[in-house]
Order: sequence, then structure tokens, then C-alpha cells
Amino acid sequence: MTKVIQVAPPRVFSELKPWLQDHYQDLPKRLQSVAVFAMHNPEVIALNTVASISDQVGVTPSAMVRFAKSIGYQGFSDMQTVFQESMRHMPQPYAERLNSMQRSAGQEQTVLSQFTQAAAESIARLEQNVAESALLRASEQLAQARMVYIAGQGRAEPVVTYLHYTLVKLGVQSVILSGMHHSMADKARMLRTDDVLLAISFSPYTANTRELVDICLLNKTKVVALTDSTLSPIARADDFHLEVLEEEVSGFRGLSATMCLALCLAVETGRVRAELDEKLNT
Amino acid sequence: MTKVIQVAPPRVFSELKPWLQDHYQDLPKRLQSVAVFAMHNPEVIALNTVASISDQVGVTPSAMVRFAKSIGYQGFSDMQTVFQESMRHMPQPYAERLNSMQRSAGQEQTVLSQFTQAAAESIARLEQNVAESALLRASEQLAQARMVYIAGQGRAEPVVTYLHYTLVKLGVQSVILSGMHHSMADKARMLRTDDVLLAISFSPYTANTRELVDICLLNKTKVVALTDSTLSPIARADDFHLEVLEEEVSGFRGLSATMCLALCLAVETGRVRAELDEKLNT
DNA sequence: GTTTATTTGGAATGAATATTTCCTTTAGGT
DNA sequence: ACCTAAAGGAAATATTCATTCCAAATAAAC
Repeated sequence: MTKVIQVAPPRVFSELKPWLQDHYQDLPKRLQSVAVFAMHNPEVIALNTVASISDQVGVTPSAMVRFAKSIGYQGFSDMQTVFQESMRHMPQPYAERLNSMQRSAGQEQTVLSQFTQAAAESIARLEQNVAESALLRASEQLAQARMVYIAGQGRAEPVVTYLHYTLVKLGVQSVILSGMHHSMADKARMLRTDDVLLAISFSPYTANTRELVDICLLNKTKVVALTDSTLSPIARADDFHLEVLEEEVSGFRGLSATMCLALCLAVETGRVRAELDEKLNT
Repeated sequence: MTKVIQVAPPRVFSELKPWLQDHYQDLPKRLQSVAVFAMHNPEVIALNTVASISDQVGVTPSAMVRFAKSIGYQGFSDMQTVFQESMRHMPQPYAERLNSMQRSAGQEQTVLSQFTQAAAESIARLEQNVAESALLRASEQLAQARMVYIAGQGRAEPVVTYLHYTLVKLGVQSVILSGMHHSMADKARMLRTDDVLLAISFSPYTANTRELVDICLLNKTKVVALTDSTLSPIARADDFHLEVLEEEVSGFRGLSATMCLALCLAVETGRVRAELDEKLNT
């Protein structure tokens, strides 16, 4: 028989977590897979059967039982009750939750819940305000581009980095323009009419990005803009722009909804691009 | 055989509720008991066995099966899956919004709504999983630092950029470490014991970031980590780590929840720092 | 390179549990 | 009061599911 820990296993989920942290490295490969999955999808462990779970994890049912035993449980079922127990007490929120939702009263709210609420609202608004058709049009422009140049500064820079990262991973050629230390004239010279500029800019709008958009429109280079208002100086009638407005909490604006939109844009672009490539190859 | 409804039974919990309200009067006594109990303790139905539930309700096991069949389900197990499904997303206050989305079932979901839904869920989970106290502890570490070094690669890079931008704006000194083209040894030499490393890393974990964390822990330099799993190699027992898990949609993970947490961390750090500064000046 | 210890997958086993069946009880109608 | 039909309970049955066991594969040690 293999070494089985005989000390009492954690009987609550919150104790199980740190246990796995400590012992994760010493676990066999498959058991590590199970550990990762269990920590990421506790509710799946709580509700499903061994066969179904092991299938989702990509291991055999016996691995699940071994995993439970290696922690010290009597078997899988024994461990499962711990996961189930952790679910029961979750829905405690109701009372507290209602407080935070209807917190018109000056109730004390955690910093985290303030920001998550703002983020959730921003995302809900995003879904309402952005038309699928606009997203598709913008994606088509980007997909047809020989090269996508991405520009944005300040609060928009993380978005630039993210778009670049995702587009490249999806096989869409793109360069970050804002990082380069070229003069405006140099940058303008790089852009050809079959390129597309992807400009991200939020209030207060930086002069640089605005200037770039101006030059592109003059050169008949297509521009796809991501901004927080249609009144933004970088949004014109003849370009393709998407609007996302972040809720503000005590003076700070997040990027949750913006990042969501950015991912949509990138994924959709990748999809359209793949379609185009396929047509060319046939 | 008794009268069995042959039309399709409700496949989501939110439709089951009104169904029971309509037919409650026509049900036999025991089945009414079950109905009341089920509406008041849906989570018990979802998690327990027939024997255990029937015991709690005060009826025999067969009554449970009859109840399920009278609604139109194939049996108890069939009905139970509906209750379980309702639990998966339950703990979220945004559950209603999600439900109403799914209510227009059969409909094809837009790309945007798929991603916004994933983002909303990720954020809801973030609020549940991160303790305010953990956030505060991490912020205190950062606020006390002489200098905050920020490191992260790949998908984590936008987060690095954002944290740097926000911290600087809040008057907290910080440098981005991953951008520099120094060797590991050089980087390690920069870090003093009164500095703090803010490491961001997601699966698959990059060796670089991990190495940095290792060095810091050896040098007794404090580390604050932002990761997607406590099993992450950069999460140790002796550091301060925050966990954020992004929901995945067709293989893509967003950054909405992560960005929200990053903003919280930065803002909270700024606040604590301001408090510390005030104490020094008096 | 060979041997030994771990780990892993898959089928066999046995326990747990839902479901059905049959018989008893209750209630409503004549 | 009697008969009929629906409802309920208890135990038998069938199914599902966790668990165990053993052989093959893999990694480690010598």
C-alpha cells in the first residue's frame, strides 16, 4: 500500500486550500491535475459524480479516489461532503448582499465590493450599448488589415498591451505604436493605406493619439477606435468606433468592461481573419 | 397508473417555481409537503439523497419520486439535476441577470454577451473569494515599501502596466521590472529588504517570474503575489497572495476581474500610504 | 542497462441509492 | 354501511456509482 496520510484531513474547505498549497509540489502528475481543477471548480466537485468529474479533468476515476485518499479522506465521497458543505454556507450573502446593493443608506461597504459592483455595472452597460454589428464591422476592418498598429497612452496603455498580446496569439499581425520613440512624422510615414490603426483613448484625451488619428484619416488609412464617448475627438463619422464607459467610484475608473470589450474585439478579429485565410487557400 | 403529466417539465429552477404555485392545490397532501420544502430548501434537494431528504421532509422516499414524476420528470434524479444547475451560479447577486439571459434560451448568444457574462461571473466570484482582510494585508505591505517592483509577463503584462500607472498616480513609488533587459542577477541585486516585489502570474506560469519570487523569498524581501490559483508556484506560505480566477469562454480568459482587483489593491495601497505619511508629518 | 519502487489505467467488485411493485390505508360517493 | 378509487408506506429490485485490485507503464535508483 502506498503512503497514506493518517492525520485527520481538513473538514472545511478553507483549510483544504492551504493544505494543497503546501503539498502540491509533492503530488504525482495526475493528482496535481486534480488539485488544480478542484481549486478552480469546487462547485463541480460538490455536485457531480466521480465519472463525470474525472472526465472533465482528463484523468481516470481512480485518480479521483487516490487524490482524496492522499489527502487523508476515506474516499472520494468523504471529500465531496467537504466541498458540498462549503456550498451550503455560501449563500449567506443574501442579507449582506442586499445591503450592498441597496446601500443607499450610508452603510459601510468593503472596498472590494464597491469596485466589483462598479465593474459589474460597467459590463452590464457595455452589453447594452455596444451593438453586435458594430463589433463585427470593426473586427472585419482589423482582419483585412495588412498590419494592425495599436496606439494609446496613460490609462489606455494596459488595453494596448492586452490587445497586442491577444491579437498576436491569434495570428493577427500587429505592432504597438505608442511605445516607439519616433516622431509623429515618422509614425505617419509607416502607415500605409492597407494598414489599420487601432486607437484607444479615454478622457482626458492625449494630444498624441488624437494627432495620429487625424493623420490617418487624411491618408485614407482606416481607423478603429475604442473610446469612452462618441464625443471623443478621436471618434469621427468615417471611422469605426466602439464605446465603453466605466463606472467611477470615488474618482477612480476601472478597466474591467474595457478589457472585456478588447477581448471580444480581438477574438472576433481572429475568427474573421481565419475565415478570410481559408477562402484564400481554396 | 396515476395521471402523469406528459408535457416537458421545467428545465430551469426559475420556471419550476411558478409551475408549483399553479398546481399546488391539486397535489396530494404529502406531495404538497414536498413542494413546500423544495421551494424553501432548494439547496437541500440539490445536495442530498432521496432517503435523507424524505427524512427531513417527513415523508417516505417514494413520495419524493412521485413528486418528481407528477411534475413530469423521469424520476427524482432527473429533477435533482435542475436544482443542482440552479446552484452553480446561485451565490452571485447577478444570478438574476444571468438567468434572464439564459431565459431567452435556444437563442444564439452574441459574442459580446458571452464574454460579458463570463466577465460578470468572474467578478462575482472575485468578490466572494477574496477576503477584505487579505486585500488590506497586501496593501499594507505595499504601502510600507521603500519601492514597489512590479513583475509579470504574457497575459499578466497589461496588469503590470495598469498597476504601475495607478500606483504612480497615487504617489506610490514603483518600477516595472519585467520590461528591463537586465539579467536575473542584476534584478536580484536591485531588490533590498525594505522593497516589495509585486508579482503577477497566471497559468501557464512563466519561469522568470517564478525565479524572481524565489530569489526574493531567499533575501527576505517581501512578496505580494496576484495569481489565478493558490497552487501557483509563486504562491507560498510566507508571502501575501491574492487569488483571482477568470471564467473561460471557448478557450479565452479575460482580465476583467483581474483588473478590478488590481485597481482595488492600488487604491487601497494609496490610502494606507497616505495614512502613514500623515503620521510621519505630525 | 538492469532492477526496484511509483504511478497509472481499466476492469471487477461491492455498496449506496433511486425506482418499482405490491399491499394497506384513507377518503369520497352512492 | 359498502364499494371504488386514489394515496401512502414498506420492502424488493434494478441501477448507478464509488471503490478496490491487478497488470502495464513510467520513473527512479543502483
